[in-house]
Amino acid sequence: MRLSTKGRYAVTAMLDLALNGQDGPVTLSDISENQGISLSYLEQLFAALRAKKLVRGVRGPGGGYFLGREADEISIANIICAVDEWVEFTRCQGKEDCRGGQRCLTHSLWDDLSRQIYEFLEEISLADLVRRGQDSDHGCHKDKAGGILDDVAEQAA
Amino acid sequence: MRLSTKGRYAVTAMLDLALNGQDGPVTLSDISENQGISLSYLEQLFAALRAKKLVRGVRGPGGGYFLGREADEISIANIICAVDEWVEFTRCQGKEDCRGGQRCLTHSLWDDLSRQIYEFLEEISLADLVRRGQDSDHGCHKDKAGGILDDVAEQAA
DNA sequence: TAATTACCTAGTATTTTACTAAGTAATAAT
DNA sequence: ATTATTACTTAGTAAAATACTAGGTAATTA
Repeated sequence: MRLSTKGRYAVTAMLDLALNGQDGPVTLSDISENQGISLSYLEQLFAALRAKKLVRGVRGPGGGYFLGREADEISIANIICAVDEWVEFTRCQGKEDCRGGQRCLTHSLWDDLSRQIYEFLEEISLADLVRRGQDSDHGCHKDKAGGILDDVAEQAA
Repeated sequence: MRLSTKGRYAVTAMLDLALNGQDGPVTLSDISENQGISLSYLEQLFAALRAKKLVRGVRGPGGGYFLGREADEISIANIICAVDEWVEFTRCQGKEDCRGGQRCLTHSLWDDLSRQIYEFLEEISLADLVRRGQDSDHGCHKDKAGGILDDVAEQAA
């Protein structure tokens, strides 16, 4: 698993899309302005998201992007994996001395942990996040007192 | 939260340390050889780990590194945060138009999710991982059939 | 005194990140 | 038809992060 700022941009953009895409498509210009992400960078990200069918583009005036499927059918893991490639298997497949060595053990332990994180993020959908944003008052300039996503955590357990 | 290959190196090295540090300190040369990580890079990582008291160094011949505290008192989140800096609060603190805008909402949703991931990794200790490595047979060249960390997942829930 | 280790600093090649620039292709409105 | 608007594509690039090499100093043991 890999969780970079790039993944954050993607999740943020998808969130914006989920929040504003109810009545008509959302343009990348809008998201760019809303979220402070450069238009061209968004285009790169959305090329990857489109390849994984997470979004659907409509050309021409009045066009923009829709979610590729329902918000509760899109997991955070889906989004992050779409832009982060996720080709990180450092499994020693016979190429190094493995039996008796520590290397393979630690690698496979890491891989297990990594999969665990993945499964955690797989259980959290875009719809879950949107739902929290609707009625919670985690305002901008507040020292919020946590707990907004608590039931997401339970759900992911 | 940020989860890069750098964090993986750190977790891997700490795992090696936990596995081999039972009877005497472990040298960075050993870890370097075991895990295929360059010595100097390890020194960088361990400088950060040392600053957070996650490891303790002993100089001179026969020296090396110990864990800074018990393996079950060191969480994966501790390790990753030590090397990854974790200064990623894109909270819009009054500097941008926030009220009514979507920007702050998505940012705070991301922050909540991020904290959720952190709390997940905080519940998994180095000792948890080591324990799984002892009696499980997730061997090197096997198509392992998952489930090794399942109870870790429950525990973290 | 010599060997061994941690510990420190500087430099660097590679990759990733995030962006600019400059287009082409499709569609809606005029 | 023409124009405007949007998605879509490609190439290039500055800045940062990654992972490493090189060359030290400081502490400790034999």
